[in-house]
Parts: sequence; C-alpha cells; structure tokens
Amino acid sequence: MNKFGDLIRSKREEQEMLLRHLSAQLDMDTAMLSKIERGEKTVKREHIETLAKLFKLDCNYLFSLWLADQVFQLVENEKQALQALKIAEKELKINNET
Amino acid sequence: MNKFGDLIRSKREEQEMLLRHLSAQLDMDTAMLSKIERGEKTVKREHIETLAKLFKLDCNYLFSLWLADQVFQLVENEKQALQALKIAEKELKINNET
DNA sequence: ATTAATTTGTCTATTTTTGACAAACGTATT
DNA sequence: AATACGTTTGTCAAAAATAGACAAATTAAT
Repeated sequence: MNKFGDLIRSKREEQEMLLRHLSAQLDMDTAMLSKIERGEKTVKREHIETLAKLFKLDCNYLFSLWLADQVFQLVENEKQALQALKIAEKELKINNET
Repeated sequence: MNKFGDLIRSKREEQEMLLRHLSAQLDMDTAMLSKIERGEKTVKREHIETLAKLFKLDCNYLFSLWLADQVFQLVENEKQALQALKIAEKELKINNET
C-alpha cells in the first residue's frame, strides 16, 4: 500500500507536471521524488502541507494517508497484523476518552 | 500504552521472579529488562517465544501485543491517529482477501 | 544503616535511514 | 539508429536512530 505516493503521482500527472517541476518545489531531486511516489521512501512531514496546498488537498487527510502508509509498512507481512491494529485502536480510543 | 511490558512484569511478579532471574534467561542485564517492562525499550523478536514459553502464554497473542505497542507508539500524539489506523486496517483487509 | 531490587543516565557501537549523484532504462521523435 | 526526455535504479557516504553495557542513583525492605 502506498496511498500517499499514489495520490501525489496522480495529482501531479493530472496537472501534467514533471517530476522535475514538483521536485524543485520540494527541494529534492527527481530520483527522490520518484521513490516517494512509488512508496520506496517517505516524504518529510514538513512537505505534506506544501503538497496539500499545491494540489488543493485537505492537509489532515493527506497527513492521515501518510501516517497510514507507515502503519501499514510496520505490520504488513505479519500474521497478527490485524489483531495488533485492533489492540492499538482500542487503546487509542480509551486514551482519547480520558 | 505498554501492554507487552505490563504483561511480562505482571507474570514475572506473579512467579516472584526478580529482574535478574528473568534477565539472565533473556541474556540481558537487569537495566535493559527494566526498561523493556516499562516500555522504554522494545524486546527483540526472538525473545517473544522464550517469554511465551516461560510464562505459558500464547505466542501469537504475545506477539500481537508487541506489535500493537509499536503501532501505538507510531501514531500516539497524532490527531489523525485513529483515521490512519482505519485506513491501514481497511487496506490490510483488502490484501488479505485477494 | 545496610543490603537488595530496581531505575535512570551516560556513553559507545551498531544499525538504519537519508539523500546526492550517476548510470540505466524506457519511450518517443527525427 | 541516434538523440532527447522523463523516469527509475543503484551506490555510497553522511546523518540519525537504536541497542545495550556499565555505573550511579533511587527506592524499599530488614
């Protein structure tokens, strides 16, 4: 799963931007951006806002995709992945209430 | 949240073991085990099975606690934590089906 | 106060991640 | 086929994160 990168790529292509155009705005080289779009690397937190503004996306939503990708990476390939997520989620809810 | 460490500690105390007894079995010093039980450090994967056997716990369950703690650490303090978990979970389910 | 158990802090070694750069690849155009 | 352009891949050094040994401090018990 690479929802973040996929979205950025689709938005970029939608606007007919090249890697080099966007990478310049993010102050990185095209190779890096390419890797980010394909989920091989992760963009820095600070870049999320920039990207959201650029593509008129909801910043919180974009951030949640970014975070979800990282969670996914952590648990994918694990047999107990779903169970672990459920446990974490439950705990999170408890903490939010109190 | 530190479900893994809490469980180990409670099991250890239940059996009136000292840190030094358990730490010897895990081939680490007491300081390290102390940190693990309090969630300051994470135990190595290989240790999970040892611990499960020692305390007669379900290895898969213990592993899922261990993983959940790591997921939790990743998202705690994030406003979008729950949303991110939901997204990851959804994706996980899709992947499991196919 | 002494001893025992646990916790905390510090410091080095190891591992992991980052990102720049160059080279390779694919595709279209001439 | 050769060139040009966009993208991807590989490599490598620097930087950051983590691990874990050890010592010292803290807490608790006798």
